[in-house]
Amino acid sequence: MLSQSVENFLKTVYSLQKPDEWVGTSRLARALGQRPASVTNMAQKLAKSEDGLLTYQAYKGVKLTETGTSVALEVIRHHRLIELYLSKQLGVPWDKVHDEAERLEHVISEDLEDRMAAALEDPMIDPHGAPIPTKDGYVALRPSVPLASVEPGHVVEVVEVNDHDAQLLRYLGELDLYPGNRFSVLGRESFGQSISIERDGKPTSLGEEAVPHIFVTIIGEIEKEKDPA
Amino acid sequence: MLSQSVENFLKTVYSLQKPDEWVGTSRLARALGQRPASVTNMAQKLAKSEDGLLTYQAYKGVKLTETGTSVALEVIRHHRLIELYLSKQLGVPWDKVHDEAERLEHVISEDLEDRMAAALEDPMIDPHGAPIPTKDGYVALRPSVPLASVEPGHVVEVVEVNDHDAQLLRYLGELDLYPGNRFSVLGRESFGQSISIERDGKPTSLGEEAVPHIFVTIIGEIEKEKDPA
DNA sequence: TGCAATATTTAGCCTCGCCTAAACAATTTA
DNA sequence: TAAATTGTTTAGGCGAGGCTAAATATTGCA
Repeated sequence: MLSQSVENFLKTVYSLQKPDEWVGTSRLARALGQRPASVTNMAQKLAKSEDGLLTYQAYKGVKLTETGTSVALEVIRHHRLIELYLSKQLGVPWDKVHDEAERLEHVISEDLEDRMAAALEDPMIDPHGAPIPTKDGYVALRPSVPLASVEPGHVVEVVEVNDHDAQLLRYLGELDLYPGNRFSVLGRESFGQSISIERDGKPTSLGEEAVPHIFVTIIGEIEKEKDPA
Repeated sequence: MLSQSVENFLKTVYSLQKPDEWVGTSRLARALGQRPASVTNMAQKLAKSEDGLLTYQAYKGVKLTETGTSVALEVIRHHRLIELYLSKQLGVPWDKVHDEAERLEHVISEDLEDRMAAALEDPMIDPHGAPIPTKDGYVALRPSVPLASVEPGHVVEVVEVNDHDAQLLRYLGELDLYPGNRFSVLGRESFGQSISIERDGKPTSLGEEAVPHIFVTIIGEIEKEKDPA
């Protein structure tokens, strides 16, 4: 049985890792809310262990093995299934599900995982638009671009939003910017990342704390309606 | 935030404690699956702490304070709500819910507790017939007697069964001896605690591993049917 | 290219929660 | 009622999982 610390460690490495790159101890430490020295410690311990979850190279960082990757994916599957279950079956608001899942993900049995998945009819994405890995470790990536990169004049659909900041999620919820919903990108503010958008006829400005955490697909161009007068 | 170890400790003290009696370290150690020395350690630590969860007297044992009691009841409420939720909403078999709840009870939020309770319409008893404490710490005790003490010739209703032994629960499940169901006590075997019973017209013998873990209320006398021939 | 700034690791320490072995108190029994 | 048994506590230890401070490696810049 892997400890919760180890599960969190692997999950975090996975979330920071790009194909065939090392993940540095500082980045990991920041993401885990720990000190770099603690991360080095854990990295060395796991690399030496027989479990073969990851490899470690001094001053380079850490890289998950296949085994390590599938453990990470299992934890992430738990996390996202739980988020969706809480949201759909128990009405937990979407800005609260992350923290709850963060604790539950380590303690549910495989059986319970399966039952939740069945109750939700084998869902593919969680409440924030993130893909739920399948039991055999397949992750259905969907194309998306950062909202910040979209030129004004396009209609876009929300694909995924960052689930870590509850305040952000409440804000997006008020604007009805849930995954699957569409809005128009009207323009960029002169400074920073703020942009102006229109959803359901209501124009708003989207602050620069929010924009970097939103990912979208481009659906088409804004249709200019002829003024009927 | 209390640790899981502390929560388990308090829960276990509560379950062993009779009004105004000390709970000895050995009994506690047995119930917790730990060594007596470890229990003494934890008891002293908690008694010294400012939390005021329990009092400790050397060579006597431990006694919960009001605060300690309400923490214990909260954990037990979590446990039993989770058992019932898993059973009713997710179809987890009743011999599996205990172990699952044992881990989940420590990590659900108050909010989640409330939502589960609401989904179940504020239930009073768990799948094994144990009362679910209310949020303000009220435990609805229902009268019951050990099955072993029932004289042959009575019809009884299952009130509660011990939830710790999965194998026992599977056995009782096969016999359909769930809380609320009724059966007749036909007689006692000459040795040991075995008794013979009849449920739904089917007579069975109930082994001595099972009998001490079943609690019932007496409904009435067995009605002798006149043979219509 | 060499030095300063920055990042990483090493070394040592701490708490928690358990353990064992030995010392000691309480209880039972002869 | 004293000795033997049994139960409890004390003392010391260990692994997990974090921390800080100091040492060392790497990187960036003049």
